[in-house]
Amino acid sequence: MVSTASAGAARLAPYALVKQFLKDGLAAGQWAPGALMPSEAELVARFQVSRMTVNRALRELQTDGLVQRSQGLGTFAAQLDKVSSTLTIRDLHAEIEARGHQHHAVVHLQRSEKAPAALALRLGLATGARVFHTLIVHHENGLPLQCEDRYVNPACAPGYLLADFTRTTPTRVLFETTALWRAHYAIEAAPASADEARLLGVAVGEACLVITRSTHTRDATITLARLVHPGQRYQLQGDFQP
Amino acid sequence: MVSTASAGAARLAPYALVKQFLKDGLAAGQWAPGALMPSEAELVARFQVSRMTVNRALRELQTDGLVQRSQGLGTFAAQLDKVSSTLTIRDLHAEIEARGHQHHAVVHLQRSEKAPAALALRLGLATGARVFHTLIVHHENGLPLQCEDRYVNPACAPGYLLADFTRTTPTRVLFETTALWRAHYAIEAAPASADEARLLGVAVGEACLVITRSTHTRDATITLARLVHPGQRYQLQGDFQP
DNA sequence: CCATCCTACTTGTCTAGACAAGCTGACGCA
DNA sequence: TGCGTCAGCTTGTCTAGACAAGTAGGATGG
Repeated sequence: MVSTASAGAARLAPYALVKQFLKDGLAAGQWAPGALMPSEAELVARFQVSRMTVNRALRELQTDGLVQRSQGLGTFAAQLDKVSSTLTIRDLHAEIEARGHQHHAVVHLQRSEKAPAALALRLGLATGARVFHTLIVHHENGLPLQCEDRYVNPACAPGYLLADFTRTTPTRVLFETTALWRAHYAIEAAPASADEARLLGVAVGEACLVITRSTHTRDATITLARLVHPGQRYQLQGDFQP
Repeated sequence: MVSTASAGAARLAPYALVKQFLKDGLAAGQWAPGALMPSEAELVARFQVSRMTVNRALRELQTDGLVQRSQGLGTFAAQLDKVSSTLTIRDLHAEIEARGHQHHAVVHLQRSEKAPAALALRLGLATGARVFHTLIVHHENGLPLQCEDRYVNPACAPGYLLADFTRTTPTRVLFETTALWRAHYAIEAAPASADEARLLGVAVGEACLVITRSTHTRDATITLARLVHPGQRYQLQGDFQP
């Protein structure tokens, strides 16, 4: 690495230096949204580095959503009126263990069923085809935190029903078997149904955070999952930091 | 651009070609999570391109979260047991208009108040300092969709109270005044309070999706917002596609 | 007046080589 | 046996130059 000889602190690599300079300027409002920013050539002259170095800084700012670039025109400060952030929906088991808490799962259902029409359609199977169905409640330190109702396409994970879900998790089993290609999720609030309330130990109708997730391979739907969390016990959090 | 002479389709740039090759391999399960992937030198030899080109492909796969790299060790297929996706929390006004629907806002409160201790602390102000407070209900095609309860640091947006929030939105006003530096959000489900229920036209205690968001400049907190949505009327959705 | 060409500027990408720095395992020495 | 050294792998980064391609505006010709 180039030794930007500096006394005490964290010597940044040249590309990171350029990036920081631009980020600082943007944070200070030096370039209003939509305004033309310095060209690569200008930055090359100012920082005395090669164009590839400046290009990398700008390209990364672009993927961060902080600037927009277009060939022939230039680099422009982006509109930041939308706050976007990477939301990671992790395996609950891993999340609980990362917090240093104890996780245990209670398996209420683990069997093969005949798929009704609507479900078969969503899984891309024929009506009446067999699907795997699990219903598992995950606890954190003994407190029910998530009710996981999941349907699995047998073609994608033939051995799914053989797993011991008190020791591993459906997500993990599925990822070992099948390569993920595409996923979709929706987050909403819904009242707890009678069954969900019983499993989670809350009142019927209590506000719950519901995540519906479907994952697909290139061609087929692997699984549909409905994850229900008692409202006040679970939060999705995120940060946004340019 | 290098003209990868190809008959019909979308000639990919060499770096994109390498990237696609690796992505396809990952999707096909050719490298299990944690497995060692080809080194830069191997890919250079296989694709007959320079190392910078291969390096760019790998670096982008890393920022996409598909591989993990470490100096001295190599490149490894990432654990994809966490589905992550960029969640964009947009201005509701823009979101509604993007759907081609009609938006209108009802302003229930727009004034300066003395901040109680807890609020002042969260905004980084002295207890009893004045803060701006707005309470606005946003409607989509006449149906209440969001109750926006917002406190603003006067130092960051002195003219905030002068805006006409039936014609613009708080987010827009704030972004024009102040450069964003950092934001934090939390998503949870909560029952509607009596006030919220009245404003949103739902029953008290009905499940609502609540987004709590705070945005900051480098030094100060700009605003705290609590966005309450009637549960079944509003969803956050996202996609994940490597 | 209008269409066309040309030029200057912009970003997009690739190359071949270089040095730095982290990790691992083999080798030699006490 | 135990320990330090070093070679050989890996990624991380920078350079100087090159060509391609998109855009805008001015000059030119009809």
